[in-house]
Amino acid sequence: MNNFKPIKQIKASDEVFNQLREAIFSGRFSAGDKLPSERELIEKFAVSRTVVREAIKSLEARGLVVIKQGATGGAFVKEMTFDRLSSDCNDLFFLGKMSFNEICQARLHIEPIVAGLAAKHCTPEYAKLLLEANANESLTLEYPETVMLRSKIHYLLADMCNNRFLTAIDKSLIQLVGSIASKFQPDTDKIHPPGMHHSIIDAVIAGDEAGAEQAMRAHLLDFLVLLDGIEEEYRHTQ
Amino acid sequence: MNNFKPIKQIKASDEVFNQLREAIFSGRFSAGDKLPSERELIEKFAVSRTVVREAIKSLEARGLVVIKQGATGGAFVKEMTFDRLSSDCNDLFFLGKMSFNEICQARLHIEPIVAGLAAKHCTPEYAKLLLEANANESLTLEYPETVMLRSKIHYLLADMCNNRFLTAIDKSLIQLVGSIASKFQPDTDKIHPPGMHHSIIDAVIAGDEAGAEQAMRAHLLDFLVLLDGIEEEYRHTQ
DNA sequence: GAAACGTTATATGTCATACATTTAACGTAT
DNA sequence: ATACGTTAAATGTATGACATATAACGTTTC
Repeated sequence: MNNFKPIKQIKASDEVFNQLREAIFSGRFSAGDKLPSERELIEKFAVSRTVVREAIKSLEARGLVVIKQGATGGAFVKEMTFDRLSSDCNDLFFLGKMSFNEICQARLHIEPIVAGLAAKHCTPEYAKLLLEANANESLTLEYPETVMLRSKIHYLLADMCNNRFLTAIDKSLIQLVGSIASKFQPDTDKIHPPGMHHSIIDAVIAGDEAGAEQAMRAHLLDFLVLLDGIEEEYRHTQ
Repeated sequence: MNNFKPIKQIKASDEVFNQLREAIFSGRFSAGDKLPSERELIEKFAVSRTVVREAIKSLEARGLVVIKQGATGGAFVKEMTFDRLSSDCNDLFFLGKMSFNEICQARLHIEPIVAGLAAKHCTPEYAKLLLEANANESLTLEYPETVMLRSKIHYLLADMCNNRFLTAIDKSLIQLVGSIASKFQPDTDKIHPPGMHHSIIDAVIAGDEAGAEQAMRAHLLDFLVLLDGIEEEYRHTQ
């Protein structure tokens, strides 16, 4: 007699949300497509406008659609990017769920792998971009431009690793360290003098997987050690 | 004369959303706390109930609060977990932004590192849990219980690595492979016979970092090779 | 003809009100 | 003390009205 399952009183707005979400996931609506207008959804789901609107709002908050007003407006399926992962990582850090140290350690483990993969997949085009970025590092600008220039190489390598998941989390980590550095604003030339990336780039362009890994690890140890203690200072000053 | 900035017509509901979000991030409301009721928020923000509700709905969709109905109901600040990253990874996969192969490759690179760290930080308590989980693997149940049992060890190791970021992404990957396997439902005893984890566990408990890395890498190569081709079949059958 | 301007149509955004539903807590009768 | 009904406080849904944003179309004006 105890086999009865609880009757889950699912909220109408959640049900609409789920159905729309599934429709998107199934490919019935793909990036750029417009979902039916509120009026149409009201008819098809036979619910009130309140319900439809809350469902669409949820889709928007989840990053699945963007809502545009006006005559040609509506809810358009968003091109899903990996930015969400980055923004979530930001949230987690600022909610104190990750320490700066953990982020640095994670970079220390992941980025050498990425550098190795980048060496494996290096093309002449990427080699050119790497050399360009390296040349630009000597410029010293204001925050946050400096941070951007100095981390450009890291972003490039992330793009080169040929694995979108690794690209995404690596970029998240780089961006997070960068944004913290921007707030803290240490003397960039001290903690990250230009030219630190030479050996990495050489190995990557040469296609030397192990060498790239090694060089990246050494670089991060240099760099991150210098940043040690930055978190406490940051958490104090904010 | 061209210095005028565009006047961004921010939507009221977004504004409320942002203020509540900031309040949570700043710690004014922490996990478990109840946000003011709709009635109170209406007064404080001087907006309609529609606006307040849509803002709260967005918070819920973003995973920042859970909404409970009833007399003692309301919007309660959620303990921010790393589940968000997992759910994002799910979205990305199902939207075709990541291939199964990429996920497997990422696991192949990350999990050995995690195993190594687990070996470094292994405690007697964790050792006990590992042995228990290992003993339970021989049971064969239905999907998705079997998958849960067979991946238990992996989850444990993820918890042991002492780096919440790595824990999170590792679990995301494990969970993703698991959920895909659950849909595809191959013969578990074939692709993942019990006992595959012995050498890993031995190395971890012995505190042998390099050995654990090595063993995990070998295990994943065995396991993931067997899963090769699963994605195409999956993408066909659904 | 084309640029400027007003009009219109079609979306979404907001407000207000009423009622439904869920849920805990309290009181009361058995 | 248990069972039951009542009440109160919250969220959930429905509906109608109006506000606003935006593109497209027409119309005037030069």
